[in-house]
Amino acid sequence: MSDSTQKTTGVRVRFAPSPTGYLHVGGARTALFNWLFARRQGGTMILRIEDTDAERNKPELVQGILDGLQWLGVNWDEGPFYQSQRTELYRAAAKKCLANGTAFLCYCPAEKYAGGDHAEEGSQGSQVRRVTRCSCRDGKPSTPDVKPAVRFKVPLGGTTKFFDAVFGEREFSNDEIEDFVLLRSGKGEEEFGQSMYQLGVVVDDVDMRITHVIRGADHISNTPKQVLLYRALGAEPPVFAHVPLILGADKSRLSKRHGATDVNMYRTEGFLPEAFRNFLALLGWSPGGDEEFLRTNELIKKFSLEGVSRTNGVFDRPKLEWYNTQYLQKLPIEGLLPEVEKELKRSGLWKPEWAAGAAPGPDGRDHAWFSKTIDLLRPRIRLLPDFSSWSHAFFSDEFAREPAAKEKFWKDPKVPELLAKLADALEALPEWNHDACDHASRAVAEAGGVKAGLLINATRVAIVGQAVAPPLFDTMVVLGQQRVVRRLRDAVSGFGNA
RNA sequence: GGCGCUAUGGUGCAACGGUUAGCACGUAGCCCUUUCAAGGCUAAAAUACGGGUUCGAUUCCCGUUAGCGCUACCA
Repeated sequence: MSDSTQKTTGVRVRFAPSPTGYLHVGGARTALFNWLFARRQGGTMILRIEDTDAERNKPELVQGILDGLQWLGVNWDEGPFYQSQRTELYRAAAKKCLANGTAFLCYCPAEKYAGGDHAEEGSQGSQVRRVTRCSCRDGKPSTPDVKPAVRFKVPLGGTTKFFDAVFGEREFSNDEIEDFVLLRSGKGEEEFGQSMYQLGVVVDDVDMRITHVIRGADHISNTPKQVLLYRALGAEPPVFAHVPLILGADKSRLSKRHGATDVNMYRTEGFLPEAFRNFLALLGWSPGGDEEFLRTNELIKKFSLEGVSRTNGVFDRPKLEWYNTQYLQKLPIEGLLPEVEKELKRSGLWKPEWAAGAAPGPDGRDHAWFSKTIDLLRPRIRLLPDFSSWSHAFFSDEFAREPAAKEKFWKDPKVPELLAKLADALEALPEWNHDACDHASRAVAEAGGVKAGLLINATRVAIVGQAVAPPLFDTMVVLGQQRVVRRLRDAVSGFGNA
């Protein structure tokens, strides 16, 4: 799998999630940046699943991550590769380090280092100094009943440097780097166990010929360890690009308590993937100018690592919602229709005759009608499911009239009579269009001695059941003469019963 | 505790030594109006603090503070 075909440029990037949870928005943004960079550079995007921790891994979560990426529109050219299936590669690399003296066998019990002080520091600050040098590093007689782990022998003194495309040249003192574990100790008959994160990433990034490692800034402290490993394996480190973290409203790391962090929740909520993508791309990256509404092709065209910010950013949901309404309004209608179709199918309101090229239904509604109706509705929609709920009366004759709407616009005692007269007037119209409806309605209002607005608002409640809807006469046109008249009469008869 | 990173309105970004510190979201008001959105206009709102360097600092350097990250046989 190491000699797959090259694309137009040698740029190769990867997104490497761990299936210990769903696709987090932070991970999604990292994936998006990698993807934008690859597409911009004409490079190759690789997907790798980092599942070396059998304890925490949940294989069933992989599909959710893949689904999330697919919804986001982030596709990959190679993979997914699974680290759990590449164990031999890591063991071979660890043995190579053992052989060339850059690693050693550690017989320390796992508990000696585990648990640490990172969980709870305590208010007093327990001055626990981490052990960075293992006593096994200069060799130790093997203990028959203890299986060793393999640790990296971090150089004593000196510094390790690397280049970061967003943070610049970085240098770390080797004395601050612990003798990290490469391979877990073996269980049962195994000589060695699974690879640890540091070894797996480096071996795979070398093997997959990754040229740019674009990942979260939480890995910046891991980078010198990995650079050391590259050298130990005789490989050249790639360019690193650490992207800032995404925070919640209180500036702490984004987590469940801040609301939805699972990308798939935004899909089910009904956000448009392109809007979500636009929003995410501009969180921690800027093309330099003031433009904010950037379609995906523009994002690709403008993307560069130089524009990536070094500051952590807050996930601002209101702005995401703003993006969604912008896309709902500005997208060419053909781009929106498939999303609405999916939504109506989900809610059971969809009718096959509304599909492109299908024959009109018994009520004359066809694809052109569907398109026109969606176009009318969309300025007022916030999320896709609103097409099923808020717009219910446009797609189904079974709709309810909201009590609050009636309360607001049916208070005038003249309403029943006006609506009845309007039904008659509209039924008599030889032509059914915006202006005809307009004139007829205003004439009825004038004859009844009321302001047009009163009748218009009352009529809206009668024909769609809500106080809020698109402009009335456009609504009438889209609903059709028969339906409007029928709904008006139905409303009038309702008054009789009340 | 140690090491590292960061610091422009409430939020996301611009200004990469010289601007009345710009744009957008959000907020408030006005206009438009047939409801509600959208749209247009206006307003309030920021360079964390203290030292340098410089003719001149948001911008460069140092310190303080704050936030975040790493400090696992997690990734």
